[in-house]
Amino acid sequence: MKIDGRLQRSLKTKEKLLKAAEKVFIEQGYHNTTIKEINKEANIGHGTFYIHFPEGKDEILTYLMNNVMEEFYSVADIEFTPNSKENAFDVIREQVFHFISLAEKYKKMLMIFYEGIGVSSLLKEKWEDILNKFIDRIVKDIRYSQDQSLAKKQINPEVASRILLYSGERFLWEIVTNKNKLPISEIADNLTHVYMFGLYKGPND
Amino acid sequence: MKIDGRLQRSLKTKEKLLKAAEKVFIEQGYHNTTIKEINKEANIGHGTFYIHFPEGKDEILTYLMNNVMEEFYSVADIEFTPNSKENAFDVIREQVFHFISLAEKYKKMLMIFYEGIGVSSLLKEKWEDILNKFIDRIVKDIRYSQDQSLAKKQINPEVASRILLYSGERFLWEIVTNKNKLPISEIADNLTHVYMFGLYKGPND
Amino acid sequence: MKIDGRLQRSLKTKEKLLKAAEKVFIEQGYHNTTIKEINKEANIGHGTFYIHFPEGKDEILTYLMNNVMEEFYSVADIEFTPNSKENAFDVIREQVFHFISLAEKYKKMLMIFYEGIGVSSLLKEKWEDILNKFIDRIVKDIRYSQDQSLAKKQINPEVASRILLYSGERFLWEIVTNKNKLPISEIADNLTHVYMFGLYKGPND
Amino acid sequence: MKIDGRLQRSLKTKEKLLKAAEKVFIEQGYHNTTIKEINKEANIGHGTFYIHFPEGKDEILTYLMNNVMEEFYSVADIEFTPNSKENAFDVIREQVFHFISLAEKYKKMLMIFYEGIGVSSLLKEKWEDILNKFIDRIVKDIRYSQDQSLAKKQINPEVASRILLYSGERFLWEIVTNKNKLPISEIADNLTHVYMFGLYKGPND
DNA sequence: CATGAATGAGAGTTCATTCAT
DNA sequence: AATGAATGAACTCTCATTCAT
Repeated sequence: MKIDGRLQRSLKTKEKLLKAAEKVFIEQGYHNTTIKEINKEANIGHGTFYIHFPEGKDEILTYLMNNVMEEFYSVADIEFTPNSKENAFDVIREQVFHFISLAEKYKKMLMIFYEGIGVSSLLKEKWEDILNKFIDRIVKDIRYSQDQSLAKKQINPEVASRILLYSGERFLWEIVTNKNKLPISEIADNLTHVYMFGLYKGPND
Repeated sequence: MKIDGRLQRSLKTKEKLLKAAEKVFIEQGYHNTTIKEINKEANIGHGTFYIHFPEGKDEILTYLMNNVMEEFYSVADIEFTPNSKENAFDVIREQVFHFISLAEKYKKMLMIFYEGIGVSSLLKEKWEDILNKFIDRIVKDIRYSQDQSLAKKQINPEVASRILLYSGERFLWEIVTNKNKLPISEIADNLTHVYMFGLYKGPND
Repeated sequence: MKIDGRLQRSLKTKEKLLKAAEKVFIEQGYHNTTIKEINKEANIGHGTFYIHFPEGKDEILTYLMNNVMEEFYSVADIEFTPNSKENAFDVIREQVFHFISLAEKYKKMLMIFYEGIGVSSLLKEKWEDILNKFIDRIVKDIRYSQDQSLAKKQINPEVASRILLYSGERFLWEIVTNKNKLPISEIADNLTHVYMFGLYKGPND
Repeated sequence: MKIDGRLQRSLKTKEKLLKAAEKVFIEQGYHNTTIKEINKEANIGHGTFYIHFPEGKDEILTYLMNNVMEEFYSVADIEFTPNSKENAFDVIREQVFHFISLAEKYKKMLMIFYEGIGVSSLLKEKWEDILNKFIDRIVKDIRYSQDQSLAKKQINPEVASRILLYSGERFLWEIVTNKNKLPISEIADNLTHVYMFGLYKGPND
C-alpha cells in the first residue's frame, strides 16, 4: 500500500512532466525547449525533472516519441506475399499511403523530431531504427518478388528498397514541414507506379 | 586612397573571418560552432564580426556555401532533349551520378549544412532553392519526354520529379553522413533504371 | 521483542552507513564526498541518513575517527619519569617515533581529516583535543625534568612542548599527504636530539 | 590613447573585483565565498569576472595572496653568515620573530589561505613554494654553520631545518586562527633557543 | 524505523551582442 | 573600420533536506 502510494505519486509526476514537455516542445520547437520551461509548465520543482529523466531533454523526447514509433513499426510489420503484379501494386500502394499518412497524423511530434534529428544522436538512432526496419522489410519483399519472377533480377534490392523508402520519407518530411502541396493519394499512386513500372513507356504502354 | 585602404582592410578581414569560420565549422560542427570561437580563430576582435555578418552564424555559413551552391546549380542547368529511351537513360544516369558525386566532393561543408538545415531557416531556404531548381528542371524534362511520347502521360511530373530528386537527395545525405555502404555508380544505375523503367517486369523483360 | 528488533535494525543500518561512508570518504576525499553518495553506497533511503547523523557529513566522519583518536590518546597517556638524560632520550624518542608512525598506520583516514580540518569546526576541535592532550602531557614531562634539574629552567614548557609537538605534527601531515621523503626513524632521532640538546655545539660536543 | 583608455577601464574593473573579492573572502571565508557574491559586491556583470579570472575563485585568491607572498619571500632571502654562536642566535631569532610576526600582519588573508589550502591545489602549491624556499635557505644556513664547526655534524640538515620551519609554521597558524595565547617574542626566544641549544642541560648549563 | 519523491536554492558558466574608444 | 571590455540573460545540474507514507 505504502509503496503503491508513492509509486502512484511518482507516475503522476512523470505523466505531468511528459504532458508539459509535449506542450512546450510543440509550442517552442526542439531547440527552444528548455528543461526549465518544462518544469515551469509542469509546476514542478527544478530537481524533480532529473529524477525521472536523468539524461535530460532528449530522454523525455524519446519517451514522447514512443507512441509514434509503435505505429511506424506496425506498418513495417505488414506481411507481403503477392501472387501477381496487380496484387503487389495494391499492397505496396497501401503501405506507401499508410506510411505517408502518418506524417499528417503525427505532424506536430514529427516536426520536433525532424528538428532534433540533426542534433541529438539519440533521436537520430531512433529514426534510423525505423528506417532500417522498413528497408529490411522492403528488401525481403523485393527478393520475394524476384523469386516469383515478378521483379527484375538485375536490380539490387538494397538500392531499390531505398528508392521507395527514401522518396517516401522525404515526402513525409515535406508534409510535416508544411512544404507539400500535392494530394497524398496522388503521391502514393505515382510513387508506387514509378517504383514498380517506371516512368518511361514499355513496348506495350 | 584612404578609403581604398580601408576597403581593402575590410575585405581582408572578411576573408580571414570566412576562412576561420570554415575551419571552425568543419572541426566543431554546426551546433558547437560559436561566434566567439570564429573570432578567436581569426584573431579578430569580438565586435568586428558583426560589422561583416550582422545576422550572425547562419549568415557567414551561407557565404561559405556559395561555392557548393554554384556547382549544384550548374548541374541543374544541364540541357535535356533526348530522342530515344537509350539516350534519355544515359543523360539522366549521368545527371544522377553527378548529383550524388557532389556529396563526396563537398562532404565536409554539406555535413555542416545537414546539421544546420533543421534549425536555420536561412539554410533551409538555401537548400530548398537548390532542390526547387532541380525539380523545375526535371519537371521540364519529364514534360518534354511526355511530349515526345517517351514517358507515360498519366504520371504527374510534379510527383515523378520528386521521386527522382528526393531519392537522390537522401542518398546524398547518406553519403555525407557516412551511412552509405553502396557503390555510388550502382546507386546511380539502379536509381535511373527504376525511375525510368520500374522494378517490376514488363511483358518483354 | 519488537522494540529490540527495531533497535537491532537501527544499529545495523548505522553500521552500514559508517562502512559506506568510510569507503566513500577514502575514495573521494572529504570535499567530494556527498551524503547522496554515502546513501547510494549503503543502499539506503535518502531520509535514513538524517535519522542517524542529523548533523550531516562531519558527524559521521567524527564517528569514523574514533578508532584513530583512541590510539593517539593512548600514546599521549604513556608515563614519563626519567632519571637520566639517556633514559629521557630513549623514552621521548620512542614517543616521537610512535606518534609519527601513526601517520603511516592511519594514512587514509588522516588524509580525510587533514582535508576537513580547514573547513569543519567539528573536526578542528577533535584534532585540537588530541594536540592539547599531548601538550598537557609534554608540559608535565618538561616540568618533571626541570624539577629533576635535567632540563633548563629558563625554558617555557608551554613553548617547548609545542616545538616538539608541532614539528612532529607537521612531519605527520607530510607523511599523510605523501610529501615526506625522509626516513621516519631519522626524523625521530633528529627531532628528539635537537629538541633535547640543540643543533649547535656545546663546549663538549 | 585609445588603447590606454580601454586598458585603464579594464585595470579598474580588475581592481574593483580584487577589492570586492578581498572583502567577501574575509567576511565569508574561503568556502562560503562565491563568484556570484564577488560580482555583486563589485557591482559588475556576471560574465565580467571570467574575463579577468577565467580559472575562477582560486585564481583571484592567488592574486590577493601575492602581496603576502612577496613579504614571506623577502624574509626567506635574508643572508646568514654567523661567526659565532651569539651572532647566529641573534640572526636566527630575528628571522623566526619576523616570520611569526607576519601571521599578525596578514592574519585575515592567511586565514582564508589556511582554509583554502586543504582544498585548492593552486593554493597548496603557492604555500609549499614559500615553505620550500625557507627550507632551502635554512638547510644552507645549517650547512654553513656545520662547516664553521658551529653546528653538530651528525644532525641531518634536512630534518633540522624542518624542525625549525614546521614549528614556526604551526605557531603561525595558531596565531592566524586565534588559538595562540603565548607572547610572540617568547615563542621566538624559546624556539630559537631549543632549536640551537636544546631543552636539556649540557655539562655547563 | 525506513523510505524515496519532491523540493528549490543557487553555483558555475557561456555567449551573443553592445558600445565607447 | 576595428577593438575588446562589459554586460546580463539563461541554462544546466547538483545537493541537502523535508515529509507524507
